[in-house]
Amino acid sequence: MYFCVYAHGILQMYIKSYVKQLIFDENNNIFTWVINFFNLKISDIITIKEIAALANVSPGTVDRIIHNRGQVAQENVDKVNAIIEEYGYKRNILASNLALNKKFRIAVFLPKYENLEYWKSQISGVEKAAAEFAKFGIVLDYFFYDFNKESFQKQIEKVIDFDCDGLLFAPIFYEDSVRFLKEYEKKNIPVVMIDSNISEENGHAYVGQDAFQSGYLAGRLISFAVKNERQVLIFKIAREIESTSVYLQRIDGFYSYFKDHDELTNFKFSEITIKDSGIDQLCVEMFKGINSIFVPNSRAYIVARFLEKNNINGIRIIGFDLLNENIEYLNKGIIDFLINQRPEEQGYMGINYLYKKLVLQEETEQTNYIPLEIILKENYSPAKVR
Amino acid sequence: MYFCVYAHGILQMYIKSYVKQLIFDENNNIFTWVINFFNLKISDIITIKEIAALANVSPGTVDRIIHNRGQVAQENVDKVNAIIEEYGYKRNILASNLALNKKFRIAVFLPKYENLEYWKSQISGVEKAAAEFAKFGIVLDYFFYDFNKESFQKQIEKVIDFDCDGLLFAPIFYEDSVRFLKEYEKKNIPVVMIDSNISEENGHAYVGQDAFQSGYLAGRLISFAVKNERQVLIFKIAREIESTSVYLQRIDGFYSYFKDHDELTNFKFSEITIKDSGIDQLCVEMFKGINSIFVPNSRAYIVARFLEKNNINGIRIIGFDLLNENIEYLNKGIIDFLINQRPEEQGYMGINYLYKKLVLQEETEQTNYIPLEIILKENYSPAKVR
DNA sequence: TTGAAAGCGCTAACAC
DNA sequence: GTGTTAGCGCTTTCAA
Repeated sequence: MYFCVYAHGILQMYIKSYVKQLIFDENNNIFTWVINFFNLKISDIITIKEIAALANVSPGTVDRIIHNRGQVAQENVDKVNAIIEEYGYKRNILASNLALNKKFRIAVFLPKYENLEYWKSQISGVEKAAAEFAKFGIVLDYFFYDFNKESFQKQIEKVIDFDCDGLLFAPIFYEDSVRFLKEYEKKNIPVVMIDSNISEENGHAYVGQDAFQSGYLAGRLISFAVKNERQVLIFKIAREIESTSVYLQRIDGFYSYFKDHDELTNFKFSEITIKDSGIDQLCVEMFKGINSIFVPNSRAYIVARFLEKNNINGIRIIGFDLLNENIEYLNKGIIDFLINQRPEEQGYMGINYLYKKLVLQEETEQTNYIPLEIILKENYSPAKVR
Repeated sequence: MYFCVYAHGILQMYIKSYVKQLIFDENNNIFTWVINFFNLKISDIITIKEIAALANVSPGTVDRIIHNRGQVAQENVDKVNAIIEEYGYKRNILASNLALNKKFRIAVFLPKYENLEYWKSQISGVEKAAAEFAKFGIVLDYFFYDFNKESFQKQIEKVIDFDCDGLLFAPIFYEDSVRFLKEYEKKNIPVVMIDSNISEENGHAYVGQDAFQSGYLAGRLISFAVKNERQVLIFKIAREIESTSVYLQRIDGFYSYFKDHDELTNFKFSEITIKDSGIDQLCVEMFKGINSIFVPNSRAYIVARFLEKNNINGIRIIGFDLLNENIEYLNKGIIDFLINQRPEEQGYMGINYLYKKLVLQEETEQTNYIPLEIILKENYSPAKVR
């Protein structure tokens, strides 16, 4: 509790001894009167003007010191820093941003969201945050790419050329993303990645799930409360060009669960991979003898639809993401579990991170793991963004 | 996009036609120069001063109209409101709060958290929010009560006498809480309830779970993937004086799940109730023939501990809340599921609601249902507050 | 190297 | 009823 007094000597001591009452008793008592009369000030934090008064310099000098603008006598630097330290000065961000009267531009570099429910959700989280933080000067500029490398590479140019204060970025294509980030680091601008991470040690922030762990959890859900022999199928339905590593990490985690639990000897595994474009390759034989299916991306509904059409029952399916079609089969009881990645929250938290960094200039957690949310029919409710 | 111009005629038209370039090209081009020379202003939102100029009144008058302070000619009210409407005026909350230079006091009225892990988490969420919003003038005053009616009633007096701008409140004791809220409504101050809700129609905000639905989900988890006969035990370990209805709602939801699924004919139910103080009443006979146990509050660990000590295996347990002791038995595989209420998030969101209401004067969702989070050993990670 | 002062947009006290 | 003005705390320009 900081008590700033312009009064001196006995009056100062007198007032100081009553600070507690003054704080807890806001009625117009004698002390409040004294405060007002002498134009004293009770506040949690000291202001630049007060620091200036205490250090016998002008507010301008204090400001120069705070912002390391130089051109100040070392003597004053030390004096002011000591006061800042002692009184625990905190800059008033309301006043600061008001005076700065500045817009903070954020480049949002994501896949085009039309027809991609998951990315639509990400964007709605981003937009929610944009609306909320617009009053603090946050402005967004979007750079969308089609879900292929060529489009991605083309947009990279534009993003690099664009002048801004922060970047929100989904590194879908691994190698290109690594190169892009390397290049982008020259700008020395805060970057936050969503959906998938590039590496832990590049100093950039990440909002999203731990892909390995989500696969691990899927393993547990598949194994859950089953005593008899199980034939498990890992069903990969991938895009034409798929460089993203997320689903590989999930499969990795999935197998690891069974490796870690060698008491689960009754599980046998097989894998099938088909291209997104070749859904008609599905056939009944694929599911002969299968008890459980793990779909390591959002396309569980494709498997579910096929099983439904062909009247194949009793297979446990687990997948990712609350796409409408996935929910449909969850509600029908054909898909058993979905792991939700909370895309709206990811988008929101990504922008929120940059807001904290740019506007509040706060230090924030670098990695924000979105919880692995297990969704069943009974705990599904349509996503809300905060 | 609003473009405020003090210039007129041909110059105005000229500038207007170039607004787009001005926005996207921040280099010092001729148009920027024009803007500066005539002291024009490009901004998303009009200011009070500008409104005043457009309406031929003073800023003071505009302010009076915006705040409904009265004492303004109807003619001006209409004129100004029309301009506000047309240009989509939004008050600058940075400037507003800076000028107000006001503290927003929030009374936090919760159970004493010592020895109550769940409430400790709630408080840490509250404190997280307090730290974050302090810079906007949010100040908290705590009113804690012991977990009994007498203490609760005594604190009610203090809370009612306390002058503040908002209230965060956990209505543990139903009847007293209803009476208290009725009384408190006279103050006409925003109130947010956490943990448990009083009623949907009192206009107060709520942050917490849907207790009924959480029981319903527990039903599903108990029933999951089990074909054979099941004997289900609902184990209630209650406090000496327990007026809270949350666990009753959960039991309600639990039974409802089985009512809604009459195909589940192989489930039989029984109930046991013991007082918190009489844990030594537990005996092996209670668990004869039992396959599954539902503990509708945070005390699953008590059952788990007993089963472990007495070497009773193969019983599925489901409970609530990530207390350390619950987690211990979750990790040991004795507790199968825990439903997490995310207490930190509740505390945080409660304060966040009041911040939005008081500081930002934003309309916010009245009810914020915390997701029913299913926790297994594999997706447990220690709680983080945002 | 430093101080003075204007201004960010809004509020509220005061004068007319 | 209405306009004027002095802040709120910080930034930044300009002059010294």
